[in-house]
Amino acid sequence: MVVDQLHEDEVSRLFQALADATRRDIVARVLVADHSVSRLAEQYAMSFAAVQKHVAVLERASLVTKEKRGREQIVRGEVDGVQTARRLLDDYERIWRQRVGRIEDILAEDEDRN
Amino acid sequence: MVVDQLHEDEVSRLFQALADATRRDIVARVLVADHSVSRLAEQYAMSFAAVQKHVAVLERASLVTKEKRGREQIVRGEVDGVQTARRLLDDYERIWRQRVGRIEDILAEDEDRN
DNA sequence: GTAACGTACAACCACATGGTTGTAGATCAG
DNA sequence: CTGATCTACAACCATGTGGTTGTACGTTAC
Repeated sequence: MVVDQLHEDEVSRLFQALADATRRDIVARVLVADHSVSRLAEQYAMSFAAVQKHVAVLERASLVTKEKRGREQIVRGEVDGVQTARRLLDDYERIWRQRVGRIEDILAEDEDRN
Repeated sequence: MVVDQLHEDEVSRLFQALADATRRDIVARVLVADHSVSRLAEQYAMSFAAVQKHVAVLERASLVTKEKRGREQIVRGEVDGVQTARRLLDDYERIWRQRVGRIEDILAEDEDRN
């Protein structure tokens, strides 16, 4: 199971990072194309420092990376982080399906008895 | 895109709910089989009230439902919430792949010129 | 009826989070 | 060199979060 391969804290940081609309929007933007932090900041009705903090949260969650280019800091989306989160949710769905499978087995056994 | 079909707040509540190791463990348990709140509380090194709060967070995020049975409250995992979150991440992956596709197109054009 | 059980909820606390402003250091343009 | 730009970071503030304890109330068992 994918879950076991990760430390719980990393997973928590991942979902925590995704639990904010502004940050999700940033992720969507930088997955499409790289943006400097100040370019990103132009998009939102909040201070540059606030956007800077959001980017930092995303970076700690491995959802984006930053790269210095001259005086700018270029933010790039990291699809690996997104995939990690998606696989975790796949695990939950698999757990659930196994349960449904067991229930159907039980029903099938009842069926046999009739 | 699935993202558009949901209010941002719901999505935030979803990921927020998943951003805690105890809550993720509760989700995993109740996806396998129903548990009463007090049964769940036995599993963790924290008070009953704390577990109760975690369940409430999961309920608001539509990741579990509660059903009264006598004096007990039975918690059941709701796979729909999990699937919603997974589909959102699928959207991000799709966005990213489109970008990669465009980059490859550009590289292909350069190739043509050589 | 009474005691134990399962739950709900309020009050409280420490700390994290999301925002602000302000200051300072690099880097680029002219 | 100077000024504008981009970033980093500290300090601060309001609010949210994750935990606690205490109290109250319906339900079950005896």
